[in-house]
Amino acid sequence: MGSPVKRLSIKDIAKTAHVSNSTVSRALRNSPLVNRETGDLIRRIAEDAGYRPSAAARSLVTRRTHTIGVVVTTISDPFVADVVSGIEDAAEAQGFSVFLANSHAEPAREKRVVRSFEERRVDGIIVTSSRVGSLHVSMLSQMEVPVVLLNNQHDNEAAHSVMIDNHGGSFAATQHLTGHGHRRIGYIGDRFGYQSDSERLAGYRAALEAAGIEFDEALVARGDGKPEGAREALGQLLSLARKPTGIFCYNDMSALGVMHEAGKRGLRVPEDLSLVGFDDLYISQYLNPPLTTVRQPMAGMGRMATETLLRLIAREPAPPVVTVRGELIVRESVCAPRVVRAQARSARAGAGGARASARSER
Amino acid sequence: MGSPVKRLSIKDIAKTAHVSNSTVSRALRNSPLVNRETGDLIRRIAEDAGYRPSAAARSLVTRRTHTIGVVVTTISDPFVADVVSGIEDAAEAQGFSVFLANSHAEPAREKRVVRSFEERRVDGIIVTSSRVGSLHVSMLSQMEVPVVLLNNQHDNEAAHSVMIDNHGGSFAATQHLTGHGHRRIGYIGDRFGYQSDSERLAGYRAALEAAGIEFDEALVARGDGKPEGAREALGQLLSLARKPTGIFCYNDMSALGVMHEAGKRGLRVPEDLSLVGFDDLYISQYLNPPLTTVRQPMAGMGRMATETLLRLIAREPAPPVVTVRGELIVRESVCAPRVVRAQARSARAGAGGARASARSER
DNA sequence: TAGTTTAATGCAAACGTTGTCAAAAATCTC
DNA sequence: GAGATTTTTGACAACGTTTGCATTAAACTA
Repeated sequence: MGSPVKRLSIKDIAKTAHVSNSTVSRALRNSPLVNRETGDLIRRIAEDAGYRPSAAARSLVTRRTHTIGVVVTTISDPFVADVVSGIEDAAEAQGFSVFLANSHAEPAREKRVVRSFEERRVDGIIVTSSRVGSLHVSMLSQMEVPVVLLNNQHDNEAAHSVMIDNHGGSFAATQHLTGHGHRRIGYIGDRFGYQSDSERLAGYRAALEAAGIEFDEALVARGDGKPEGAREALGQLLSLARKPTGIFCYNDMSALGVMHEAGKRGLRVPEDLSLVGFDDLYISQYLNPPLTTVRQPMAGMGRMATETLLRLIAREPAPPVVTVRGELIVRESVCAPRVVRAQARSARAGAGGARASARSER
Repeated sequence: MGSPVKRLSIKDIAKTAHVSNSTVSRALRNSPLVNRETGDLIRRIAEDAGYRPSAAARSLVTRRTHTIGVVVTTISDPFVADVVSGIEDAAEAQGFSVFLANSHAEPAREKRVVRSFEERRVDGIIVTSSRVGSLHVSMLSQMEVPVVLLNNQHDNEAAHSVMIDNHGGSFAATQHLTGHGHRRIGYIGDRFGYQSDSERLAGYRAALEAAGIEFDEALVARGDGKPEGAREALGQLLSLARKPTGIFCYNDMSALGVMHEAGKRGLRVPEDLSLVGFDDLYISQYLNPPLTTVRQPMAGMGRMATETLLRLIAREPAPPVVTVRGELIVRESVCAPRVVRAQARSARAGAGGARASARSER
């Protein structure tokens, strides 16, 4: 009760310390220009009074807000959430605060968000996994603040960016499948034709080619990057005369949908259907079976994006595009296809017949 | 190229419109005090010039930043991410921007976050699922801005809050289990002794009692709210002489861990072990089997929290605590325990012998 | 037509900082 | 012990808005 209703200003501190505003200002930022003792006194007074300098007033004169704007399509996507977590950590560590805005991929909302960021004079902007193309780019380039794109879905020469190595990642994922003897491998992509989708598709095709497997258009189905779309896509793939024995999914969420649908149809993963995802979401390790997938260091990428951005803000040089390699995390959603297993079994039976019969004797 | 390096101020607009700053200021905020035509002209000029008023300058005089601070332990938690999504949507809709800060439950970090919010003069603060008790509360109550707590883990008379009805939700969840004939029901909670944990435990006990089942301390195990802790907790429960046939988990993440561990041990859900969770995360519907759980309307709760906060900011009355009821979402992770199924089968065999034999005849 | 409203505009003082410049005080030099 | 430095401080003008008050112009009244 009786809580001080009036915020203190620098003048209040100056008055009780019997010095001028300037001295207080300097003292609080530990300027060497102020006498040690006076400085200590001032700081003590300010601390005791619970004084907090006004960021607004400060940034009005310094023309820096120590603020970054982060635009995401939706924070409800676990991938995005992890990225944002990394961004916030890195920003906070350097004294920057982050404004978070969902665009929900709605142009109108995006426009409002950008306007808001402009009015708030953010020092820089990070855009994550934007689906919007020209809109963003043109609006963003109007602004005179640095922008960094994270896994953006459209080429953009203007802005700096950090991206996952889609091609390499999906190559490794697909190769993992071919390495287990799969020859009919499906790809469940994203129907919106994003850059990451086409790059992953390309990596898939390259791996197929490397294994001497001919690409079959019928084996690529389009989901929506979410479980629901992937379920439909799986249905499509399973209606084929020659069904795939393994599937590489655009992302883990799709793989989740596939697992679910496969279970519903009485298909067992990996015995009946091998599966590889992309992202390595936190939950992927806890699925039944644990999902083999390509890990994207999401928080790390968020941190990298922040670091480039902060560098740009400080007018230091920064790499225009940093590509991070995904890592194949082998778990239990892949095994050799049934035919291959059968062959192996009979081969073993032939070669090690004695052992086999010995065992069956007891 | 040739991008205007200098931000325009209201004066620039005033100059080209041949009016004073005041008139521009008024015109841009559609004040009725300015002549219609002049207003239109000014607005057109401002629009063409791409003028953006400085939020900092404005809030310096209005003493409102139209900004809210959101503190979460970590945005990587899907529950939290959904809540934040709701918060952001509701805030954006009213022209407020949100500062997001992870505390990672570290006192030092929390302290920095609160300080940052103070300096930025946020108009209000939302704290989600805070684990920290006295620290937050005392620091927050120092601030003269309104605070609303969402699913906070400690009682707090000072702040407004929106909470899930933990007792009712877990009562329903447990009752669902007893309704299927389960008598030995485990509870996997959270080892940190949060309020939500004890309330859910209480709901569980109440449902047990309502079903005439004696509470057995040995059947409550403590996880950590994450899959890993739940796996250990399950191990503990399964080492009991009289194992539970069903388990109610503190949250879906714990249920995920239990499902995973159960699978590893060759236990099938729900045939060998029924499972009910709490939260209804997005992924829960896609698990194998789809998880029966208590739904928390996470985004909705975020929106409610924002609405109360905005009301408080506007100095309008707001309910000090809004409790939202969880909804039991029945999916496929629960069935009758083996013994009950066996009884049912023999009962049916006895009562409907004719029908049964008739069917077996054909 | 003069007097009175009413409608539009402008002036200037905030808001709370920072930073330049000048002044004052303390400390060196020789 | 008087200049020359070096520290340390203070005054004051920004920064870009909003807003109370005064002023001017226009439109009514009687």
